[in-house]
Amino acid sequence: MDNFFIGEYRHQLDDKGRLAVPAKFRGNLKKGAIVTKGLDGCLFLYTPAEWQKLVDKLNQLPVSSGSARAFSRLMLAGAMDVSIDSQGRINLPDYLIQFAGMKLKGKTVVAGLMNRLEIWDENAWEKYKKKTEPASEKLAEELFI
Amino acid sequence: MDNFFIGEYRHQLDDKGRLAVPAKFRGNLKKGAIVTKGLDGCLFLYTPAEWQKLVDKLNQLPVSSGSARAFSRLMLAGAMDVSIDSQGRINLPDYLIQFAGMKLKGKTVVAGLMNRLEIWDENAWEKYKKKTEPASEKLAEELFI
DNA sequence: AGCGTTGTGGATAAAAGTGGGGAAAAGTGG
DNA sequence: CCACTTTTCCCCACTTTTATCCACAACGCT
Repeated sequence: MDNFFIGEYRHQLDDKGRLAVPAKFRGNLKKGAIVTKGLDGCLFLYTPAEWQKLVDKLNQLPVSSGSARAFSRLMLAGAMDVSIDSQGRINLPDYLIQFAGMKLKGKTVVAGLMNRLEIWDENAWEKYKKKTEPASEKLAEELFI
Repeated sequence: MDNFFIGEYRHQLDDKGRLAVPAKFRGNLKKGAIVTKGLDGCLFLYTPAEWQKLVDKLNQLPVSSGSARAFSRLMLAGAMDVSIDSQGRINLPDYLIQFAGMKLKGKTVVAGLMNRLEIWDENAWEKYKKKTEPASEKLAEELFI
């Protein structure tokens, strides 16, 4: 019942596009969730409250500019609100499955990053880790952690 | 039902110019809707209330400005009010179908962008995304701080 | 070991999307 | 003004997709 998400979980996407949400996180998502296109090829999942914060930021962008429209289309049209079924799963639409390079019946990684969950294709996740983890010491220095 | 639109849906325009509205959005459109020529080659669809807001803005533009007149003509003369039939479809007039480069019996994309829906020819949508998504992701990095 | 929880798969019922026919309305020409 | 053609609208029927429910295997805990 914590107020934030941490940890890494591995689950399988079934042939109907359903994905089990780790049981630990379900308490925070009873009111549903919003999944959208994330960065580095993964999906972001937010609670309704966190999503609203993001939308507020979007609304501050100038509507007249072409790049702002493009960005809104990525974030808003890319989003989908999902609900958790009686077995604790969410149903991902095809276009998000494709965006994240996931496959039906394929393995996925669900990762908690405090105010959001990330959903990755397992291969993409491993690849990303391999690429970035060796450099983590250097990254830490840059970020003054 | 929520009073905003998000998500991406694919539907087919039939040979009578009819287009299914995603079921999720119908609740907000029981009082009808206004479809008009949009930007970047798509159509905009508004609820009556949102349309009124837009008209108010357009009325505040100076009549003396040529570009303001041109934009008003695009949005106002291009507009058509539509209603949802018992099967949840709207009927698009020919001139809007042509404007958006759609074909009868062709695939279309309906995208939710909070206060409006956008209607795209599928090919045009894919092309647009391909062109703009990389740049949009850079913008996203700045916003996700 | 027994029990409850979690993750996964599948069957069945309900809803959504699509296509088409016919009545009503609108448009056209004598 | 009337007859005819064309278009639009409304309703019904079919197919596909989605949602809901149920079953079971794997796991961990006491």
